[in-house]
Amino acid sequence: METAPRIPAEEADHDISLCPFVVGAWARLLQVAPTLLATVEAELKQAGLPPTQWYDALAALERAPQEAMAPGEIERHLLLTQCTTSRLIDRLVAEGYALRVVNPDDRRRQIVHLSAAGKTLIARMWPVYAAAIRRHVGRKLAPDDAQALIRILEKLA
Amino acid sequence: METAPRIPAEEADHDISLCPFVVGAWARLLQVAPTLLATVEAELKQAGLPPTQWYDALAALERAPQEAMAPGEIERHLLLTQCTTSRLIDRLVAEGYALRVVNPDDRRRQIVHLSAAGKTLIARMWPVYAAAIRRHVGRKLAPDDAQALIRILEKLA
DNA sequence: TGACAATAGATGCATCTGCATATAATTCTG
DNA sequence: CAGAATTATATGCAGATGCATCTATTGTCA
Repeated sequence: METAPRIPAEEADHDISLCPFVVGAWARLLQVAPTLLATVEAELKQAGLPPTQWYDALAALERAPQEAMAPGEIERHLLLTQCTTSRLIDRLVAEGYALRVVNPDDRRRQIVHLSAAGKTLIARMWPVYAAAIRRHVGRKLAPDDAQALIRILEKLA
Repeated sequence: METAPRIPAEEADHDISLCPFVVGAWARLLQVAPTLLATVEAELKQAGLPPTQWYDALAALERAPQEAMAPGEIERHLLLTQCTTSRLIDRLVAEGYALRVVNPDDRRRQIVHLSAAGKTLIARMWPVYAAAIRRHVGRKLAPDDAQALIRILEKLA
């Protein structure tokens, strides 16, 4: 989480073009993002709510047509691996927040539907989640900063 | 990893002050940082090298006085939890990259020393690590962007 | 001094992840 | 149409993490 040591001697040999700002940006990015996430996750847990990943998945379902998506779509949408997605869906289904339905036309395929309980959960999570984002991001950034951050991060994506 | 849905109806009720840029910045941050990290980790693994965390820990040791630190210092330095740090040190010691020495004056305390093999590993990892950072960060950002990113991330820290 | 608090670190357990592979269903091909 | 290739999803296993707790050692204070 700290990376970017005071540039060691060998750096000059191998990476003349790696300027300190780049290393610094890398180090900060990898320090700040997980720290913020952990803070927000802790606030959700504190409120007796599941992790942000559950929210992300359920919210993606909510705004999909029919409030349903194929596992593969969820995977691409949340940028998860296939096996992580499969098991995330397992947990959502086990808790009753989503339903798996096998596509009768192609029985390899499934459609994951948001359940009523899932909609309720989203509604319960969002206020807590949003408050945490506001507290830990919104309050610390000027509006221009937030825009600039988005612009720069999009270059990195 | 996607977060920040198209703002659901209930948002207005609970979080009037949470502007879309803030939510967008949060979402991008949590999308981009892990993706970049995974990419860089993959390049290290590809080169037969251990994860960035090992580099971070060993590099921290390298520039500490005597090339040694207490576990608690490493923990604070890398922003890890106590148990994560303990087991990270286990692995480094098991591979011979570091040594645990019990402090004779207070046998609860240890000092973790960088070994010669550890120094070698740092030197082997840095070129690969730096090249990956340059490729995935340096090349994508204008110099001003990198500075701006640092400045904004520091506000969030 | 002797019991209790505090500190540094380790560890058992449950959970989560990735990797590789397995399973099941469908499509392609000769 | 049989057999191979492809696609969608699941799963066994190993490794890493957090949480809570445990052990060992030292400090405190009556």
